[in-house]
Amino acid sequence: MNALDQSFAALADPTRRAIIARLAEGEATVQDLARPFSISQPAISRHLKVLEEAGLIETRIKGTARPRRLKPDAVEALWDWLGQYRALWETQFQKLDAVLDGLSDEAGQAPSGNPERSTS
Amino acid sequence: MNALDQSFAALADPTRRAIIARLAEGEATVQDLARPFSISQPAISRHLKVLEEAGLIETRIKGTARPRRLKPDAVEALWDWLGQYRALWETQFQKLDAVLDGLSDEAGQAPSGNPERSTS
DNA sequence: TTGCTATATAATCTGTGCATTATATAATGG
DNA sequence: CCATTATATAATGCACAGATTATATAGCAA
Repeated sequence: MNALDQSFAALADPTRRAIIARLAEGEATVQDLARPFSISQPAISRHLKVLEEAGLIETRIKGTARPRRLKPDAVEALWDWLGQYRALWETQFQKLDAVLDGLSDEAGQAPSGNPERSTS
Repeated sequence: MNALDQSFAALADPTRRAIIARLAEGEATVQDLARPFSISQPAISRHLKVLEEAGLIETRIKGTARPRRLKPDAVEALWDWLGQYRALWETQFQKLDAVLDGLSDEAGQAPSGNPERSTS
């Protein structure tokens, strides 16, 4: 499981996204997190472990407590991956393909030797 | 399972991200996708179903083929969610918290070497 | 019709995720 | 040392993810 796998998988759980949202306001301990989520303490600890193994949060030690915080730069890889496709995702490339295919279907042939997509 | 759940979960699989990468170049059929990934055709169909149910891709019908393409605006919700926290994620808020706690801790005891370790 | 191609669906197996309760570990205070 | 607090880990059950093979459906073509 690579980093992107782990990051995306970690964020696929709504409880874990809620934990992220809470940590965006500042550090929180397991107790802090277990209370509002009405979920057992071991379950929270496990979610935190998943988030930490994904590199999204980090832990420090303060007495018996283990306050978690967002790990700087953790979201960059995700941001970059999405950003890489975001522009394409929104463009009309796909629609252009559809139009060309539609033309060649309905007209019986493609005009001037361009039957397939042109991506560049 | 809400939309973000499905989108993040869909992108947590490397095969599905590779499918997205391929579709960013243009439409592709199940055959087109099954070939380079050396994975069975039913497996590809299932991955495509997951991506489509997550709202990330869409299907059109062309004869017996069902070419898939990226669905416009599909990535916006993910982008927005990440963007919502991205700034905070990178800031020194967390470090400030740590420094303050560290000060109050160390005020009463001598730090022998490294008082705080991070778990892993 | 018959048959070929493209895709979807069913059945099945295996692994993993997420929850619980019970228990172990670690730091702190009396 | 002992008790308390904070957290982690173990054992377990259950549901779902992802792969395969086998089969069904749908369009096209001879």
